[in-house]
Amino acid sequence: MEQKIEEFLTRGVSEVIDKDNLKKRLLSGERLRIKLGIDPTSPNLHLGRAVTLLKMKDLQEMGHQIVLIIGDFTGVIGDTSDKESERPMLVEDVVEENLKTYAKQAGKLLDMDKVELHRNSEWLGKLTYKEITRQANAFSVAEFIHRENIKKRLDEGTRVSLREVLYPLMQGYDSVVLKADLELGGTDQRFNLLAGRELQREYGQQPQDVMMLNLIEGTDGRKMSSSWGNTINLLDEPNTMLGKVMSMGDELIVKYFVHCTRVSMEKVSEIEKGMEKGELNPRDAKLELAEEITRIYHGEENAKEAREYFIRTISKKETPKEVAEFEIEKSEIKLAEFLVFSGNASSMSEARRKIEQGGVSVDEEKLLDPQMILGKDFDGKVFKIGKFGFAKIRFK
RNA sequence: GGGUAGUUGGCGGAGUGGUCAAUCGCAGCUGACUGUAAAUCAGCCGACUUCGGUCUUCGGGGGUUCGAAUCCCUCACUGCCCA
Repeated sequence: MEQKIEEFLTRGVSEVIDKDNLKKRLLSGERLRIKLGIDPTSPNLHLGRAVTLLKMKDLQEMGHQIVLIIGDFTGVIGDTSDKESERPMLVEDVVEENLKTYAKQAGKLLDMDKVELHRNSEWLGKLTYKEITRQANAFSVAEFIHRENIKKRLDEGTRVSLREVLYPLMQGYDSVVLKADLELGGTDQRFNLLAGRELQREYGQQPQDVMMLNLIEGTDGRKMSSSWGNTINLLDEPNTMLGKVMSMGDELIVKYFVHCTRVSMEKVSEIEKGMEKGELNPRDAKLELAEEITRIYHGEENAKEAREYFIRTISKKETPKEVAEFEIEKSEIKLAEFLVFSGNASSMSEARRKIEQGGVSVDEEKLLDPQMILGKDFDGKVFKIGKFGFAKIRFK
């Protein structure tokens, strides 16, 4: 048990405050209340969030109480950058919708029956100015503007709204209401997490411990973020999920093993050494990683299938067993039109480009003329389009 | 309240009367190569096209001009500085 806790306290962890206290409490057998806040602005949870969720899962398995907060209030207030936001009422609907999908996604890792679920509008919406002032008094302006990301923005001359300054108060007050013992979050959440401690003190509670987890890079090596479009989403289909993992740089393999799986640390360091010595092909390590990650969200069988699909179709460049069929109403169709029709090109221009660049082939033979007319003699043929597109044509 | 700068393609960011469908970087796409949907290299990267061209884009609207992302007016939004 002690060893397990030690791993829990270090694996993927950037910093714990206060570590000694947390360790003591975890060992004591006490049932802790673990808080995790989720911002409902985007409907998809990605693997970056899963780093934290996996930690929650560990805690849940150790018997602690998970308290999930949907930040619907903060969500409705909205992001300053989000100028075109719908009216609050509408946003509330969206939040409602997102909330459901969140529960579903979190359920892939957590036993939701045992999770306490809240929305922070339950209490934040009722706060009075008087109360907010009391909270705001717990912090100084200097503290705020010296936060790394705020300071950076101020230096760059980008706008920082007063509302943003209030954010940590809201998040911190959540901890007060829920009497959190431990809160988890990314390293970027440092200030907000610590605000919880500050406010709990202000309200006469024992301050929560705080665990900060490393942020992971997305498929392109930059920080994983919805706005970059480099995320691996928990709801991605098995083939997509496995493929996205395969498409990331080799240097992320170990980090992902550590943060996004629960493959034992011994095994992870074996893999790391194997790659360093050149005994283990990074491709194989990555494939194993990809399968493991896919397994977590889609189960053993789907993960295996996705792996096989990858090997067959991508590595060996074979045509997959099952190819989506597209039925043509007319007796013939232009090649470029077929690409658009089958969803393999978003416009005729793009279709032409793909064809002219040699991206389309049938029976190993490249088709280079976008104007080419496909007639009934192509009935049942499988087109390979680009790196991983396949489409079978059918005529009525 | 005063001053000042700005609003460009998915993002960042050039361009300041024609040669601008708009340099470049990122992301994306295609190909080559490869131990990988990694890396590297090359090309592409608004839409439509009978491949000759055509059409719609540079915050919104109006105007000047043979011609505007570039000049003028106006509206909207935003940054920064001073108070």
